[in-house]
Amino acid sequence: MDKVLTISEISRRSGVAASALRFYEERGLITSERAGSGHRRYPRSVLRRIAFIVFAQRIGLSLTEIGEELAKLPADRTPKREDWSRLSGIWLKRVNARIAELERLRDGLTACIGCGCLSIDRCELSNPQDHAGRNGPGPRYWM
Amino acid sequence: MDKVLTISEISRRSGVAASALRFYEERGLITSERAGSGHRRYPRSVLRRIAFIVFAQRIGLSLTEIGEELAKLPADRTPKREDWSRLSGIWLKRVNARIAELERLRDGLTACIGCGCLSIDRCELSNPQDHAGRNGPGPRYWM
DNA sequence: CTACAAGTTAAAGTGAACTTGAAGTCAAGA
DNA sequence: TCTTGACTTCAAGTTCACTTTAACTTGTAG
Repeated sequence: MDKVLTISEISRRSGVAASALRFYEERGLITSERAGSGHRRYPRSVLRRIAFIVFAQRIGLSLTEIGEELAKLPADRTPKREDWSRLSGIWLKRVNARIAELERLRDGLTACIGCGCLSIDRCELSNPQDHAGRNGPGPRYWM
Repeated sequence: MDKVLTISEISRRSGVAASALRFYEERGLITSERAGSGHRRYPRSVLRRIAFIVFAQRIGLSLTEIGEELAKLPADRTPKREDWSRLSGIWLKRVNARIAELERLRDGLTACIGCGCLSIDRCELSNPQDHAGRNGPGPRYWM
């Protein structure tokens, strides 16, 4: 039984909205077969791919970056340990960097309360240098 | 000498673009006096307020939230230790929560490599439940 | 055959946090 | 006087990750 799934089934099982799934397909992050009716039909393997996307998003990657990461995985076969560990190395660095930054900010936060200086500006916690320098329009999120 | 500063001076010292400073003023996050010419003039205290904003942003607060936090601070006097520690308590919780999540994700990441299962979907690292359930349009960032 | 749910596409809308552009004002220096 | 540079406002543009809407087609139940 090589059961294929409809978009609403995939949506329910993955927790990702159907509209988002169509959007991901448009962006080339996932693919689908079509039934005679033109309706999307997904193999169960797409759930793994979606999990990958959601996971990477939570880690802080943009959809563009996720697309690049997915492109490194073999499209034909199930990813092997080395494919996976190659990717996760980059991810690990990113997560660690972000954790380190948050810890730095947190420590500064408690230090400022502890010492009573109340001067985040002088404490240089906000550290303009490493956040400034992004140009162009659009929202700028940290990470 | 009660020197006031121009917008470009504030911009240079804070690392925040002049356009962003005007935007913050429009949003009510900072205020300015005006010179006879109509040009903005800032007291040096605004630098502290901007540092506060930048810091809070890096911690993950939206401008709306930052506005609410700033509203809790006394506008007339320099914030005292208790004002400051009241705020930072909430922040601390948030930062800790985010750090905890990132650590959970990271541990799952290394575990998946270590055990070789390569199945983030079955490992439930992506955990649909705590990320789904945000409705409405617009981008949905974690945190 | 008729409803009705579930799917399709393409285009437009959304929220956040700004930036950019156009058109104008003002003071100081050559 | 002319030019330059720094400032002003207001409206519109930008990016991201989607959602919503409109108009339409398909599959299934009664």
